[in-house]
Amino acid sequence: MAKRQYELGTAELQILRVLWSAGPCTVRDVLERLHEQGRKLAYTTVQTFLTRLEQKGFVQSDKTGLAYVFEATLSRTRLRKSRVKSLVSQLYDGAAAPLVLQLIRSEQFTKDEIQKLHALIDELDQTETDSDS
Amino acid sequence: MAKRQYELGTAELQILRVLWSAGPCTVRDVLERLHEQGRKLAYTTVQTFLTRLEQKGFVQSDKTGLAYVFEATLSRTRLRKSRVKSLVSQLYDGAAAPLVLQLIRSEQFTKDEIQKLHALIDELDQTETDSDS
DNA sequence: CCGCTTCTCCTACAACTGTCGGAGGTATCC
DNA sequence: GGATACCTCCGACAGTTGTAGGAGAAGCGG
Repeated sequence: MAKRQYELGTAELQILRVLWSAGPCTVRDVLERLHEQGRKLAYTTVQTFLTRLEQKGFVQSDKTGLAYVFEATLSRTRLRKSRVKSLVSQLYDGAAAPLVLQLIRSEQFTKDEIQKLHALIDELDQTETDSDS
Repeated sequence: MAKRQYELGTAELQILRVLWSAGPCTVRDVLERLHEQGRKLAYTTVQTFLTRLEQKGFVQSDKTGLAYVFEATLSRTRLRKSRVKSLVSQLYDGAAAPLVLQLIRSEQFTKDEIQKLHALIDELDQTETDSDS
């Protein structure tokens, strides 16, 4: 009885990312994308990852033509949420605000992004004030 | 030639977190903290983690009294930065703004936090406008 | 001094992850 | 129809992580 909870390794995540950006892929498609990115892996390595991802329930496959076509079932949005949640709980004591502050302080944003942020914050401010009175 | 880059497992991170919150600790200190948190581990398990963390360079130990005292050398701030960086690069294509937006949209903040955010954004807005003109 | 508690050191082991090779099927191209 | 090119399936292996037990040193209460 050691580990039981399936996680995503970084290499597996890289495969998933290909599926997100390229849509349904065969093993070879994924392999080629990875090669384009400078990531050299053997064909069977990619195949292993895809199989394991399927076992973990993060992708699904269909054999319509000659080869299996794999597609992500775990969406990037879902993974984002889950990763952010565990980041916040593990390193920020569950409080998201310090993370937001850190991000804003340390990252460069474009004017557009700042605009959006501004709008959002104003909105927050508004609702908060409302609900408070 | 498989993996080479040392990472922090979640269990190891939990140990580190104890060190951050409690300061320098012996194996037993850590064990007790974990027990208080409802985390049941054997004494030697904790010891193994501490040893491994030391090998990875994330903690250091001194034997001043009877037992070794372990102290984190990796700060929470540093780890936060590194984790956030890899989160952003792996799941947000390197752009922090969408993460900020996501956080703001999905999290509840206190008035104080909103205040701070507001101030910060205003500041950003300012500098951005300045440097732009 | 003797046993009990506590520490350290070493070893172990199962599950998970990264990485691949070989065996064997099928389609394809002269 | 045999060589060529792919594809799938299965097994393998080393390194990492989670978890712990046993052997042996060292201090403490009686």
